[in-house]
Amino acid sequence: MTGPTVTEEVKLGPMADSLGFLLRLSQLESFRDFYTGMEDLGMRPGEFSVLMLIGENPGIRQGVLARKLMIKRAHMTKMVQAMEADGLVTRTVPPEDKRSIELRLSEQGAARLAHMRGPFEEHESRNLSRLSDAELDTLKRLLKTYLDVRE
Amino acid sequence: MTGPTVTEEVKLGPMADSLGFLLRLSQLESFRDFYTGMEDLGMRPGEFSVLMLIGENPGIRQGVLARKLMIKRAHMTKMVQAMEADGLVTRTVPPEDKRSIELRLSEQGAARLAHMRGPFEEHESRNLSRLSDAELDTLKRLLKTYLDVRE
DNA sequence: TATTGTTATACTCTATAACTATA
DNA sequence: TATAGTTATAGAGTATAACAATA
Repeated sequence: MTGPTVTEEVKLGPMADSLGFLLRLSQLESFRDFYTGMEDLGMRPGEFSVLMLIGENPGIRQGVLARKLMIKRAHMTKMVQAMEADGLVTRTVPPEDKRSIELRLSEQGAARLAHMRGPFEEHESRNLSRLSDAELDTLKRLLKTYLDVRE
Repeated sequence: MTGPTVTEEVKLGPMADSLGFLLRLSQLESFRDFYTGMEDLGMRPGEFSVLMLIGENPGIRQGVLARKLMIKRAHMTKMVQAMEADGLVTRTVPPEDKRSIELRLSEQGAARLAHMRGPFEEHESRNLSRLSDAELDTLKRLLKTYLDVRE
């Protein structure tokens, strides 16, 4: 009975220095953390971020949200329609530009989000990584610079 | 003619400090860079990394590769079968463990990879970001620590 | 003419489970 | 019993293009 091979050494070669490669694996790892910490919330990271951003930006238009989250407009339509069907968000056409749609949290959506906020903050502050808290701060700062996100 | 709204300010709120959120957006951004720099290679980041790792680890087993790249085994089967059909990789069953499959680059696969290596290195060294080269190095180092990847 | 959101289509990827053959 | 890979299925996400309403 030898169990699974212990030496699962995989040489990464040039990939070990590829930013995209490292970001991809890190993102998958962090999403795994997300599910571990917030498993019973019944919401995936993408949906959660959409709901959070609507909460932070009442009246935000669909297209703006889609661009910010790098989600295709067509896909955003489906997501948001599903959220409306679930009673989490409202969609209103503003008179200034009847092509667009403004998004807001419904009372129910706000309540749902409030309920998730605690576990989320906990999840975020629980540093399960091999990084020190200082390193984690540096990492976030560098990512924000990379993304041109200002505080 | 007012063009698109200039003030597309979106408040990120707590999401701006979420590692997972920052990693997700950064990863999407970096993949966009990948496509910009290597558009005519006819290969996506995931496929490219699979081919690279097979090149770096001749005889690597499918499952090991799948675990390392955090790709589901079922999906890896399809990817690798497609690559075999394209004549890029060979799949052989080793006598020591007839359940497993060893992956190697075919001559054609090696040639294809050699052909992509130049553009890839160029793409990687071309720093289009707002990060200095030193910051980029730090970012990669921190991501490697996060992933427990050693040089 | 250009933009916003919508619909439709095709494809990729994920998640899961059942299956086979081997160990 | 457990593991490696396969197959099948359902659902999520992506990419693209065409469309209506509006600007």
